[in-house]
Amino acid sequence: MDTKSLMIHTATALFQQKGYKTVGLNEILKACNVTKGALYHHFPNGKEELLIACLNGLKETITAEIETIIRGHKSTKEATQAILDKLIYNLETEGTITGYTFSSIVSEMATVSEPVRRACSALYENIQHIYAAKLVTDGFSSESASDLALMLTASIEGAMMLCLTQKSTDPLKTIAKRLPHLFE
Amino acid sequence: MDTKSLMIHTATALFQQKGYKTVGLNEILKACNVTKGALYHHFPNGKEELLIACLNGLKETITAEIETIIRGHKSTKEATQAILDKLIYNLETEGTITGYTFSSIVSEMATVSEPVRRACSALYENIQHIYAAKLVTDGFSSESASDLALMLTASIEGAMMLCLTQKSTDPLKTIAKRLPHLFE
DNA sequence: CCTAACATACCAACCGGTCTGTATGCCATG
DNA sequence: CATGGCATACAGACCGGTTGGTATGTTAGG
Repeated sequence: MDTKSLMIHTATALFQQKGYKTVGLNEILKACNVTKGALYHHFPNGKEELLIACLNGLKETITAEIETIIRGHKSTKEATQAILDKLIYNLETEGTITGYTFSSIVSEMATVSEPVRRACSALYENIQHIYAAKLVTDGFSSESASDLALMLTASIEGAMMLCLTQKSTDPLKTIAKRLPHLFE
Repeated sequence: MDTKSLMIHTATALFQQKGYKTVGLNEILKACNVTKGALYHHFPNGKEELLIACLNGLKETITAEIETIIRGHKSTKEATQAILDKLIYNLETEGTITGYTFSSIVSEMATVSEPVRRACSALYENIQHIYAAKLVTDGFSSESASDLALMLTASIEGAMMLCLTQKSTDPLKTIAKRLPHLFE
């Protein structure tokens, strides 16, 4: 992998796990064996530019993954279960957040940096758009489809946060039990 | 107000708005016109001890507020609407998070500090317990009551995060439209 | 030989935390 | 009732370490 992608890849993981401020440049640099010169060569505006690059990268990844899962199931209901299963699996094996969530970044940066806020917003919008599209093919009106899509993202993201505090995957499992009722 | 309470009060607001790492001790100190000596007199273990004091204070406040709202409405359905209304009102008037949410702290600290994680966990547990109790009086079984309580906290917390990224109260409003369906 | 891609030494600013100093109030004793 | 002693509640200078960021040097490929 080229240096730039390597940096984005490593930084993304660290940011998701520990948040933006908590992770120092030196920590990122050491983790991927790259020097400061290289970082500032590829990201002249430093740490925040790297973060935005991470968020954009995340957008590609998440969009792709969710889309393939969704395409592989006949209705949003089944697809949601599959997505939650994957989230739970990731959390149980890796022990940290790896997947479709980046709450740590949102909550500490949204009020502080406008460019970062916009990048996060675009990401969420994307996810909701995918859900909404599938819900429309399920037969929902476009209005209730986008409402439900928001409801989905919100509860998943919230459950993720509860999992973090409880050090358990139970919240996601509970959500998995209750979300299907939304589609009836 | 005495110095200690003043510090907790000020720090709570700052932590909720900007997160833990983002807010420096000097910023807090300046905001409430208190010196470092005073801080380390009341909180010998420094910043993290202050944060935990904030979370415990938040627990009292949130518990009390939610409980009075819940007591003032006949079912969980109505109470939830009232709570969301208040959340929306706060967000619109203050422009920042003030209320029942502390996602910023959770997501950046849960994986880093065990005492902080426990404090956050206790807080969420408390909230869910209040919801669940009301749901039981509504006629739900204790199992589905606690499931629904989790669902409530998760989706509200998630919607809050979406509000933050969108700089809008729409996500909370959408949630308000959809949550009632859960109770049927 | 020139430019992209680094490497490395360095920097000021800031961080959380500690240190010593001091004003003030209480309280027991002579 | 004055006084010494001691604890509480600060104030503010100071500290080492780390932060993000920069400036300059080196190297390899076209």
